[in-house]
Amino acid sequence: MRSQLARKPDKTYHHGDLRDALIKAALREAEQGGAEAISIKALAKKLGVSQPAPYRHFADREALIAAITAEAFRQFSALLREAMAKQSKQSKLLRLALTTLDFGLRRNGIYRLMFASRTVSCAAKGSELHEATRETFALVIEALEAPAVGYLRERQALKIWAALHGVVMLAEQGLFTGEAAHATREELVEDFVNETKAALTVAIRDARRRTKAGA
Amino acid sequence: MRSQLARKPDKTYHHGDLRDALIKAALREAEQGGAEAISIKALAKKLGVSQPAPYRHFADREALIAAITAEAFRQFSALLREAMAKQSKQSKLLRLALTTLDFGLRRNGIYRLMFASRTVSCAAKGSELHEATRETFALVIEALEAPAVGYLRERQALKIWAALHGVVMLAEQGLFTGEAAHATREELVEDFVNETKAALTVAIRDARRRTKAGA
DNA sequence: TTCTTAAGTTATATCCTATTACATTCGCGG
DNA sequence: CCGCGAATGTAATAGGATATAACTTAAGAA
Repeated sequence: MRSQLARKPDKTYHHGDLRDALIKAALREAEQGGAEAISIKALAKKLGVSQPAPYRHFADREALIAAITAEAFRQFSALLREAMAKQSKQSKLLRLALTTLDFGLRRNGIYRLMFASRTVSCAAKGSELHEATRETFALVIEALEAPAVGYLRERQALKIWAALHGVVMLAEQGLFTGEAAHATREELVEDFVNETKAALTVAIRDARRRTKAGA
Repeated sequence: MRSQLARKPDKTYHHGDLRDALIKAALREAEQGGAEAISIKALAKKLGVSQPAPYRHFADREALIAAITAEAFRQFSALLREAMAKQSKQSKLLRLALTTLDFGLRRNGIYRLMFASRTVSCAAKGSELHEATRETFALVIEALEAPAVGYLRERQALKIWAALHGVVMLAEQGLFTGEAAHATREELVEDFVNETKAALTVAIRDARRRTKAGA
């Protein structure tokens, strides 16, 4: 009944690493069904501990959800970093974009937890979650591979980031399937990426021109 | 205790219009907290009926949520139509865009129900909900005020629609607040709208040129 | 008027969260 | 090596939510 990976033989009173096991198991549950799919009781049973045991590690259900959301952000960030580090003909930005799309669709339950839940929008200003969203956004800025000229980068990062999330959302709604599929998800993502690059190039050139003229 | 708008004096055994009252009340509950904020039991109490009474009108909680989501789509569509019909200096597309942004932020719980929930992404192909998303999308195409040339309109509609949803999402995440607010939500929306118009104009002109050349 | 049926009620089963009080193990200082 | 405190787990239980079953009331048609 106990986790196959449990450190102790089998009949230990203490689980060994219940907190971590809970997060992993809860993430698996949330993968498809989102937060609603997470049941403390069911998780405890699956991990072979008594039903109230999880409460030793998380104050309540919300706390567990917050923890797995934070973990999800770590995994997502790692994926993005990996994609950006990889050598490829594609630009960093495109790799980041396609990775985001893939993550958003393949792990949609978790994706919703991260980007479309009350948990994250209600996160306090300095909280772990709030910081995680900022860090992820910093990766987007990095992927632009553009110099900092005013807030041009930040603005373009906001735009491409918004567009990507929107594509995931519409894809999940089924607006790209059936007879109404007038474009693929990947096509739109590439469009947005190309427009972002073009806009950045133009904007930065103009900004420099103005600076020179003013000097 | 009963609804102030109940048809019958006060002590009627039958509520009069429980189904409708449930939908209205549930929508109010979901306004902020989304689907999780909806409790059949609490609604029944608030409307002055017994706890199982709602089950006469909805098979289960999911059915009630589906019903209020459909109602939300109707309200949203009405808002969009109203905004588009209104005389204004702004373009139809911009009015639709700003109305969407406003709705997405002010009624975010309902917005999530409509665009970021499992309920809608799991809706069957011919279901009321699925149709509602299509109808709403048709309004976006209409707002473009562009002739049908191939699938150019549809493609641009997908792009602006995705972008708008993304802006709502990021706004809700707090990416436009605090010291990191390098652009306002409305600015980005206007940007996207202008880019859409420009792209449409160019694409349609080019398509016609090609047609002429081919003829 | 009666009879059918829609709509509401009470009672109850089941599931889940969460708390309280108690038990076991780990690890560390003496 | 012992023993003690902190961490971690268990059993028992309260409370709230969904959902079903069996019974009751009211409204409208035959």
